[in-house]
Amino acid sequence: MNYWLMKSEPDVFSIDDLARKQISPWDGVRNYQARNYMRDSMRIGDGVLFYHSSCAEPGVVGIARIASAARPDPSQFDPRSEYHDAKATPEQPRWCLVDVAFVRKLRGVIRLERIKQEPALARMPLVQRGSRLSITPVTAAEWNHLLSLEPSP
DNA sequence: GCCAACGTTGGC
DNA sequence: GCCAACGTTGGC
Repeated sequence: MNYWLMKSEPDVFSIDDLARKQISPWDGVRNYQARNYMRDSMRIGDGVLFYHSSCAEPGVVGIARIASAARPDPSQFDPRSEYHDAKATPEQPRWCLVDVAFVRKLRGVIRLERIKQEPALARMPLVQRGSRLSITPVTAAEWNHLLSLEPSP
């Protein structure tokens, strides 16, 4: 089983939105490396750290799991979508998505600021200079360490 | 709003 | 294939 960190702007799609829907397609990924992770490496059941970006309190806010294999992202074919890609066709799709299922919210935000203080997490792409990738792999050790930072109930 | 870093595009 | 210009990301 693999682990992932997936970024979302809470104004667009938050952990509460996922909690409400329980399962949701993770659409709009338009970066080849992120796409390749979804297409080539994700498996149903993989763990996901749900990260809020571009907001007042950037950080990990919840846990989800991968709930489907990759399939074409329909928004690439829709001219009215902000994710439309004129070079993609149903015969030759360029972008894919996976379904993500809600597991739980954390008891508090594990803030980026906090994550940066942890030597054990220093190799996460998240804390590396200039890294902007919205989907990144997480090691089992990083997963466990990060979740150990969750406040006690 | 600023800006550093990175990815993509397209002319040559 | 190079690389300048441009667009995007995302923390601050």
